[in-house]
Amino acid sequence: MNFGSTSPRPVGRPREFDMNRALDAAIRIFSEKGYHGTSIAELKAETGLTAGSIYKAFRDKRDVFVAAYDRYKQIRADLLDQALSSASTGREKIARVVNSYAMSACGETGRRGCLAIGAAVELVLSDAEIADRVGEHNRKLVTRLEGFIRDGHVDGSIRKDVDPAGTALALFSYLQGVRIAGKTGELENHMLPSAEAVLRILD
Amino acid sequence: MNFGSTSPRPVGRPREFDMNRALDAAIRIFSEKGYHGTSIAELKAETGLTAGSIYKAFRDKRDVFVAAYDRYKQIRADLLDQALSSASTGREKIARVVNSYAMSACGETGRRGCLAIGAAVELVLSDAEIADRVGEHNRKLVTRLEGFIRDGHVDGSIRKDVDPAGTALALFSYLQGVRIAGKTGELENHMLPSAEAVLRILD
DNA sequence: CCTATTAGGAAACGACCATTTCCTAATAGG
DNA sequence: CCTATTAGGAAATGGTCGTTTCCTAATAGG
Repeated sequence: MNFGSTSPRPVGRPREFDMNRALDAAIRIFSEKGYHGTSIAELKAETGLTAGSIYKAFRDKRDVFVAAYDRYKQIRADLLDQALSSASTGREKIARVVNSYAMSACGETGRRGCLAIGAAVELVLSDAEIADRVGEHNRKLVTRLEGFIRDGHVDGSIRKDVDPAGTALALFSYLQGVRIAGKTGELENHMLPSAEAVLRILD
Repeated sequence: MNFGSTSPRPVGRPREFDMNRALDAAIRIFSEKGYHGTSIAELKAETGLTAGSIYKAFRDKRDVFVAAYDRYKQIRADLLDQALSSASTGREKIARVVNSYAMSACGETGRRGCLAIGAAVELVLSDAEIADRVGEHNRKLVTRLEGFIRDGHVDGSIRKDVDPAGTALALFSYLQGVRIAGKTGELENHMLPSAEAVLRILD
């Protein structure tokens, strides 16, 4: 028995590939092609794995997607926390979030798009578990934005008559939408001005 | 020869199904399942057509999608024009657009999602022609919003220091994003307040 | 060194995919 | 009434899909 020790060594032949690298590859290909648009063959090509390795590590294609999705959310959350680290007022926090998303909507990252949005668009109606995941993450972000607004109410950086719930969802919608705007790239020059503009919501 | 007459009768056996009804069905199934997630079998079931009829009327699955997309855009444009018909000031026009999208993000329509957003997310990177279509439509809407802002500058309903380009893209992003928020349905109660809130951009 | 266990990898598998074929039905023109 | 033309529809087609099988390789424990 393993009495609480943190599994000092796994049994059997050790895994040769780096799981996070593989998931990063999966994030890339799923983001670009979508879930249904990505074949196992493409997954093999992008990750460098063989079917054997993939199906030893994951139950099925959906399981690969869920793992990639979870890692994606974690990476994005880390990025957001980093952007937020030096913000003090509620208004500043929201400005950081908004600018972070607007910048993610530019360049290659913008063109590739957001894996979470792809999951929402493609899978929410057909996969209840993924729908729960997406819904929970959305709710969390909205709640966080709402908290920042209330912070602003307290620290005086946001007017008291700004409705937290409605404004939080408005900001959330902007964040999602700017990633869609970034898919085509044509509007790229106006991304940062749009981030500037949307902050007027708080005035 | 047909000297400019508006094709008084087509040659051969007449089509038995209603093209617009069929495209409405295609819009439904493509919106729900996405392009790659929808099989011809599902298309047959939803439209009531057989493979023969489909492939007589369309070159391939992609061609069905493009036709459905075009009809979808036209339907949505009509709906928007209707919402705009009784608006006078620039601010009012924007309010109508924003509310129209927020309402579309609710209920079954909201859950089903926007076909244009689905196309953007799923196909823009892999299909240049669809990318052009989506990009052009996006640009058109942004330009229209920008025009409404300038209208507001003229009629006094929108402050002159509201930047038309940046604000137009911010509003456009909100419109797209609110449709994504509508996919999960949990945030439905706050859709209309969010529309109210985003209009603060214009103050 | 032997056994148990897990990973890597090529080939094979059945299922389903988009599309085509081939036949029949319905219309118009002559 | 015959021919040309197009639509409807069932069945068949080849290809690709996700997944499994089966074998070998690498590790740990005894």
